Parts: sequence; structure tokens; C-alpha cells
Amino acid sequence: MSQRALPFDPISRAAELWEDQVGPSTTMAAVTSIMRVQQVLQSAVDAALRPHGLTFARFEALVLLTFAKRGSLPMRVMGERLQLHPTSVTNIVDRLEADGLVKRLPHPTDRRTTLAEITVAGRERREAATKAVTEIDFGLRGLTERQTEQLTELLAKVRKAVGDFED
Amino acid sequence: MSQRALPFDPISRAAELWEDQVGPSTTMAAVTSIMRVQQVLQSAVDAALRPHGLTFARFEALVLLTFAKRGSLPMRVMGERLQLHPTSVTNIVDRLEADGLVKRLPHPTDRRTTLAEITVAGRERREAATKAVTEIDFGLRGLTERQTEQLTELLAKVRKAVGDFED
DNA sequence: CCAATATCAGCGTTACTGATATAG
DNA sequence: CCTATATCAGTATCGCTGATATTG
Repeated sequence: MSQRALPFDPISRAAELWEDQVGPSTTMAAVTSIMRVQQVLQSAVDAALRPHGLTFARFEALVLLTFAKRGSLPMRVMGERLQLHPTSVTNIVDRLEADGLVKRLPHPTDRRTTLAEITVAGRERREAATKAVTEIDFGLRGLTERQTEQLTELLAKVRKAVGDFED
Repeated sequence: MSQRALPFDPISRAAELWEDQVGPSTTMAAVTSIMRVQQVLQSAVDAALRPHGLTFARFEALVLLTFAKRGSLPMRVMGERLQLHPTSVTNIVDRLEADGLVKRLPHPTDRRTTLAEITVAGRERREAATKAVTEIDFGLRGLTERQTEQLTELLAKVRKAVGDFED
């Protein structure tokens, strides 16, 4: 993150100037807002996870494996679900494996693919980490339950329109 | 970005499992959604800006300077407005200056501070880049004008609650 | 012969820490 | 003496490209 609070809303200010000098500002304001909030949430969550030796990306990977039937998934599938580049999956699993939270296993039938399986230590770490992030509400504040759901719904429209999923 | 569309909404799916096995999922779903959408927008915007030799961070810096009275601002102020770490400001201004889009100037009264001033080339580049990102609507799709405004409003609540600004 | 999976080396970007020089 | 501003060196994360080995 950084610095202190500004005495005005920088995005709203920028939107006014943009409207005057550039053009319609609705989209620009929304996009800038998402960028800013993401940054805030990311650093809040990372700070909460740091004592547990995890980043949000690694935490998400652990959660995904926790939910998997046998606690394991092909690395390709992990990348698909988490929207990660194949090399990023390799990197994240590397780090998790080095910490003993995940174990690489050969796929029973397809010898090209590698399974990542969460270990007992991984499940324990995931649980402690979950406690840490839920305690700070993932850094998200200022919204009612209803508004939080509204936000998720609006973002789902975007994700769908952008081809994140079909349904 | 990565890969193809999933046949289901991965966040909605994760929320169900989270609800069953972990706890309330409202906040988690919203935060994950923001992270995902930010990622999508970031890569869309960066792709549009790449031909212009800019990243979104550098583009934002150029826009900020465009709006400044004399086209210049102290680097500290830039960091404040853009919520950037001081070393990131140095880095970004370095790159912009190397491309001739910005020029460092001594502050007239306070000799500790350095001004970054946008050049004529910088203004031209900003304009071309603006065209590029507005043409793709900053990567934002699937929302009506009203919904886009709603999104901005919800995120403003968060930014305010989180101390991004006072007002 | 072609496609898929995972890895590796390497590059670019940004965030951060800690240290430093200069100036108020 | 203390604080503020900007920079530098160095580290970590992550995204991506291009290349490679292995397997289907």
C-alpha cells in the first residue's frame, strides 16, 4: 500500500477532469476503482498471510486442492481454475512443495501430467491461514452483506462477458 | 491471462464449497471476483498500451501529469495520488523520462523535491494511448452505464472505509 | 507428425526493505 | 538533531516468451 488518506476522492476528481478534457468517464472511473481496490485487498490479504508463509496466490491454490475430491488435481486443471499461466502454476507448486504443503505425484494413467496433492501439513496451514484472512474479512470493508453480494453479481456479469466462463 | 472459458463459474462453485466446508462465503466471493476482474482488465489494458510503449501504471502517471496545472507535479505527490511506493515512482518516472515523455525538473523553492513534467511528446503519446484504451473500453464489458456507475459507487464505499480518502 | 503437459531459462514489471545523500 | 525527499541496491512475486523433454 502506501501513504496516508487524501482529503478528497482521487478517482472522482480524476473522473471530473477526464470528463472535461478527454471524454466520457464512466468506464474509466470503474476500471480505476477496481484496480485501486484490488491493490488494497491484495496487500491486506498478503499481510495477513505473511506470518503463515503464504501469498494469496498460494493460498488460493491450497484452497482449491482442499476442495478437490482426493485432495489432488492435475497442474493444468489448477491453472485453468485459478486462471494462472502454466509457468506460474509450476512456480507456485514449487514453493508449496518446498514448504511441505503439497506433494507432486505422477498421474495414474496419463504420464504427461503431474498431480499436486495437498499434504496434512498443507491442510493445517490452509486452516490457520483461512482464519487469518477471514478475521480481517479479506480486507473488505464498508459494505453491507447485500451490497457485497451486489458487487459480486456485477463482477460476475463482467467475468461472463469477458469469457471467463460459460453458463 | 490464460486458457479458455470454463463451462461453469469457478467463483460461484468455490463459494458453494466454501459455504459447506469453511463458513460464510459472501466476502470471499466478492474479494475473489475483484481479484479476477482486475487481472482481466489489467491484461486487456496492458495489451492495448503495449504498442504505445506504456504500461497502465505509466499511462496513469501521464494522465495525472496531463491534468496538473503546469503539467508537472512533485514526485511525492504523484505517489500520493496514484498510491505508489516512492521507489515505484522513481522507477516509473525513470522509464517515462528515458522515453522522452517526461522531464525531471528541480523544484523552484524546495530543493529536496523533484518535479516530473510531461513533455510535448508525452502529451501526444498520452492521447494516442487514451484512444487505444477507450477503444476497448478499458477491457470492461457486460455492464450497462447504470451498472458501471453502481460498481464505481460500491467500490468508493470500500475505498473510503479503508482510508483511501476522506470526504 | 502433431498436440498436450510440464519444466526451465530468462526478461519485464511492480512492491518492498534498508541504506544513503541532500535539504528543510 | 530530526524529518522529508528522492534515489539506489537488492529481493520477491508474478506474467509472459521461447525452448525443451516427455508422452499421447
